[in-house]
Amino acid sequence: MEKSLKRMATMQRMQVTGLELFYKNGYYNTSVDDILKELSLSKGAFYYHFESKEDFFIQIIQNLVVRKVYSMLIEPIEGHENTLDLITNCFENALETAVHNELDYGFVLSNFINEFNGKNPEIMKYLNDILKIWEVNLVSAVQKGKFNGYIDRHVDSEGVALYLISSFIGIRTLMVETAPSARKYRFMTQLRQYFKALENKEHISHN
Amino acid sequence: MEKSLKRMATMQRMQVTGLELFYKNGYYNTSVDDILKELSLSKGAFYYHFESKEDFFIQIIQNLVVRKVYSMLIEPIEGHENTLDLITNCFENALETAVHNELDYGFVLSNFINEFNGKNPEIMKYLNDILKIWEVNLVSAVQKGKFNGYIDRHVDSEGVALYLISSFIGIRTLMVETAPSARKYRFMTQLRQYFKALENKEHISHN
DNA sequence: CTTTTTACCGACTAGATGGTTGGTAGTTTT
DNA sequence: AAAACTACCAACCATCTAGTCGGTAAAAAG
Repeated sequence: MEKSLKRMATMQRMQVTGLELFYKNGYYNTSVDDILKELSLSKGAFYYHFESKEDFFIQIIQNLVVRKVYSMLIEPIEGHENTLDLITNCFENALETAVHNELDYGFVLSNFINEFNGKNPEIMKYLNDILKIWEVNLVSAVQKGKFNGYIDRHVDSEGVALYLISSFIGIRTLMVETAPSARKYRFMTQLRQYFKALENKEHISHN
Repeated sequence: MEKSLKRMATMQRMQVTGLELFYKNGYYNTSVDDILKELSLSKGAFYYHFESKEDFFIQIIQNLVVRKVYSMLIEPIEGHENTLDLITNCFENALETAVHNELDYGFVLSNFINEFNGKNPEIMKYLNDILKIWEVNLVSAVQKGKFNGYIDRHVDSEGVALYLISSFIGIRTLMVETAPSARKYRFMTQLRQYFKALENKEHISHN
């Protein structure tokens, strides 16, 4: 609560614009000057508020990306309904924002992971943390599904979580340039096919 | 056949080293000088053989990447055995080379796609072409599987191909930094689960 | 043997980039 | 009202990068 309103407002503006440009052009292809030009601010302002470009980026991850991943990918699957339905809807919504070219934070995450993978361990640490949070929450969702009788007890929860994240990361990559809407539809259909293989066949449906 | 042996040998050396470095550090994070230092060659040599860095990269894609994608991801699924088994083995092998940190060309491809996606249309054209070839061949493999009675006739071949490529791209991203061997195993198990949902249940097995 | 071509050298240029620094207008504190 | 601090400016620096260019040794062609 120590930081003045003005300070926080400026930092927020910088981070929002920074994320937009980093996402659109990549971290290494976006210069600090690009961001400042967009905001009509100067170099001095930037280095007054942030230590370095890298520090700036890490703060963006922690302030913007983490929270959005929570609200878009984690909270939606925490209910007590059928886990597979929850995940289906969650993916459906996330991919739908992607179709409309909005910031889909699941992809923001995997996009940056791709850019820094094996290249910048410092930043990867933060990105892997978020990924881990997503993974852990998917695992417990699947376990809950098994406990509640929606999912076959023999499925490997960790495996399912990994497979889901993999396919999500992949489809988002493929949706960037070519036929996003059609690909989303095809993807969702196959996801449902996959889920059929995980269902508990003895479960008494209430439909 | 006009080009001299010396010329071709040097160009080949440059391309092999170039691909290695581009793959390891990314295209934009690898300078022409980096490649030349590795080969103890000079700027003059580089621009004598290639028009530009971009031209150089495109030649790498067409000479090295395309061929490897064919031999690693397309030819292995062209047999007449059970399509789902062929794909399973193909993915298994591709991911195994990945575990040993060798150049896995499926990932080389998706790695570059990630780097240029929405940023360099000229290069993306070439990358999307290769992706398309892979996709088309997966589609016909699935169709063959339906025709031969291994795969349920109601499955959407294009959807399956897309889902397979998505999950492959995704798992390769996730295998770069964390527990590649364990993740490969988990992934393959889930892939088999998915394939169970595609199998033709009326097919008379010969096992 | 002379001329031309091939394959390569390495100094140089122009532009970009991350980061530094001395300065200053406006606000807050004393 | 003086002192101190906040938020920002803009010129500057060192470094890196793609690409250029004049030159040259060795091989091939004439």
